[in-house]
Amino acid sequence: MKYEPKSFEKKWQVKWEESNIFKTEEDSLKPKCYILDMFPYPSGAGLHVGHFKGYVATDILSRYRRMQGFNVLHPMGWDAFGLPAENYAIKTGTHPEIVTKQNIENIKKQMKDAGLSYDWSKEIDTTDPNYYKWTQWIFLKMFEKGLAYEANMPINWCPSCKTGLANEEVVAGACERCGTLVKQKKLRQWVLRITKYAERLLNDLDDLDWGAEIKEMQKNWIGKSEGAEISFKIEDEELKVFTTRPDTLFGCTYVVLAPENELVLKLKERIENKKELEDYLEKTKLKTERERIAEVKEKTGVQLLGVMALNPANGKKIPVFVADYVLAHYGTGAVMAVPAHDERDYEFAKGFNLDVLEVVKGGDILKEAYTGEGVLVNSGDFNGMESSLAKEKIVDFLKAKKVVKYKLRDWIFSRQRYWGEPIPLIHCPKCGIVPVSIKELPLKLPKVLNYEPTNTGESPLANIAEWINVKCPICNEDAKRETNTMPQWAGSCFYYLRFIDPKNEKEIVNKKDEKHFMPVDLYVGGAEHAVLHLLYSRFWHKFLYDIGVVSEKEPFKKLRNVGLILAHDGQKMSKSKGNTVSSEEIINEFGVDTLRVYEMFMGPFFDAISWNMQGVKGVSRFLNRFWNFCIECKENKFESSENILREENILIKKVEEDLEEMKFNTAIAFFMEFLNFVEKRKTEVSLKTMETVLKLFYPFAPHMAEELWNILGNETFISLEKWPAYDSKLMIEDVMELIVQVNGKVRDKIEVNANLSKGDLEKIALKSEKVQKWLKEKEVKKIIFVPPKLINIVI
RNA sequence: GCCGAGGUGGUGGAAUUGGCAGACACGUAUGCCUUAGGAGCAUAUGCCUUCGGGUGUGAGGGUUCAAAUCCCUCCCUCGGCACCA
Repeated sequence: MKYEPKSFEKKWQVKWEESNIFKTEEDSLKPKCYILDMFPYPSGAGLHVGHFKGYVATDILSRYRRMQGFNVLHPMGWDAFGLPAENYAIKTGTHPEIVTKQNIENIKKQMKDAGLSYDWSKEIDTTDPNYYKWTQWIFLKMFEKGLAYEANMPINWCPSCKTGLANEEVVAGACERCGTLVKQKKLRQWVLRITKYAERLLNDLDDLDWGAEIKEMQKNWIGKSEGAEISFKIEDEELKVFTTRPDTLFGCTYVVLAPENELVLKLKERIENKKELEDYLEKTKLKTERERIAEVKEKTGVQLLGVMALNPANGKKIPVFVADYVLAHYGTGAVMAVPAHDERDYEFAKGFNLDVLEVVKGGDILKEAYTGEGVLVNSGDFNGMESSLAKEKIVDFLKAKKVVKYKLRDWIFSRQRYWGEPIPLIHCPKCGIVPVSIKELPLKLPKVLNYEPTNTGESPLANIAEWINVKCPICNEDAKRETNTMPQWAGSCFYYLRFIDPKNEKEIVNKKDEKHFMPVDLYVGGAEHAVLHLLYSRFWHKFLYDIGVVSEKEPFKKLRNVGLILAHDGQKMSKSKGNTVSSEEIINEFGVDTLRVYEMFMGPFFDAISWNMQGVKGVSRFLNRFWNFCIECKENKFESSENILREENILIKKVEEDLEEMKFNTAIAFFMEFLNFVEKRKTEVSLKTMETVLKLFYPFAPHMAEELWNILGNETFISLEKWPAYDSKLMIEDVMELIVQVNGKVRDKIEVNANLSKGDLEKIALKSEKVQKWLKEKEVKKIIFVPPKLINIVI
């Protein structure tokens, strides 16, 4: 009987589905385990082999946990709002809903063909009104609590996607989606007050079992700085600056305002060089974010002639500048410049020939700015003090305020596009902004004729009079609906909750099941969402915690990032490059189990590794050998020897340990080693041993395992078998190899009885001919014994 | 520039509580089988070698009986952030 995966893989997929064996149990007494994949955007291109890597890993772990007796929740759904479907609609006139449905069907089939053990009864789709009713509900709750606010401000605008973007969606000055350079555009916006949660989003990272890279990225993104707010007098006006180095205040030889700082306008009227200032302001306004970044090396600015600021530490008069190296949106939009101890101020001061006054010892300020700590000089009463202490003392002396600042900015939440959740608000000329009544949710996305975004910064919804024009829910006068939609990230902020209770019409999730299944025990997906989805969903979750909807502070207890599968050429796989490998192709030629085992064997799960067709063949060869060996075992009916039982128990232990750490590659290597070992000792392997190994291998190659289990004479599903337990007593060796080193170098390996004492082993080691050769005429200084089997003779 | 991850054969990688470096696989070579092989099986495979051995985990130094693993200095690759005061 040959290994022909095509002849049975589909059969088992159908049987699994018919028997509902992957369905999460309701009101189960078993311990729960929630294993979640980042749900995909149902793109028209479908899935290629790279997409499966993470899904296979969570599938393996889900099957493993089920065998261990857990009630596993392992669902799948669709993050289906977004631009590709909408752009396709613009091109073809097909409604995004229709395209989305088709794409979902296609990808779902691909997933089913891959034998992934999802509980499909839990399936969700973020574009389903029954789903986005809850997205809108959460938004209204945020609105109610003052966390959603309207603002008219310059934001990042993608000229290609014709929509505003969140800060997190701008990568190196370009749109995260399409790579077009972003422009600044002043727009009326809905903004979510994520900054209110900055401190909690930062602190709660500590308790999460996430990879170091993602935690660091979030930390840096939130960007907490502790410092002080210090007041300077500029004539009769007050200028507030934020600094993390109040200890350097005596070294402040000028102050700088951002061009956008309000005080600039106030001072403009009384300075001598008004024209020069106006030219500069005009020039900076025209610069894009990108140009500002490119000009980091050359710092420009204008001194406000005729006004001076007062350094509050020593009462000295210092010049005032406007320069675009100071950012308007951070701190107070102004800085106290300490050229001796800040690189940027140093550069600016050099360019404008300003005083550089050393106040902290430790560097050579003739060469460069010294940004480290040290002892204060030129600082009046504070001379001789350590800067760490001076920070406190100078703040006290000024009676200034200690403050904390974050780089994190509020979340620009509205999009000027069609295919997203409508924001459920109404603009009433009398009553202002009025929320749609919760009873009216979902506020459905209306049908439009034209999906094309406008250039005016309004969504296509603005053109549908019958939808826009409503009566105000409060005063019943004529009013208009909000026409912006929500960003793509909205629907994924809480989907993990909806999986628990997808059909509930009364609440997002019922309390009992939420308590039972949350938090997610393992969350697997790509690292590209580090500061997008993963930050946004933590924010929403904390909000839901505050209003009592959820009982845990954090949604994802453990997060692991799947490493990319690169194309053969080391490039990222993409349809446009034409270097993708289709999963259908691999499944057709080698079977699903080969695809699964190969993807897990390629290398460490978390690393990016190139696809290699030779490697696929190697795995296919191994599965063939495994199959053949199993069939032979059935025919032969031997009893397992002690040696085999030992290897069997060691295998159980090793596979279990590696699965816990997601070290799939080494787990599979152990199976290969085991097979290499037993193939030489065929007559010592029992059917029982083989069945145990089959259970261990089942999560990796479930189709093959089911088929072999059946061939070995079992009527039941191997899927429903218990995970084997190992017996440490059976793992003890009676013979071992003694390693003998001389001065740390291996000189002999001797087969010895494992029960010998240290003294006996030393005698054997010294007697060895090979070792004797090295000991000739030398004095043995010391013998070091490292249990259980290494001896180092020092001469 | 700052932060993070990493650097091991021809290749993917194993070994991280300091204790046999190179598991497992790919590739390659030789042989067997075959009408044939992009099939299967067997053996070998870090490098150098005068066949005694020497040497070897990015480079250099240190600690130790013993270092891929710990410490110091430096280099390189990848990812993120990027005038955040």
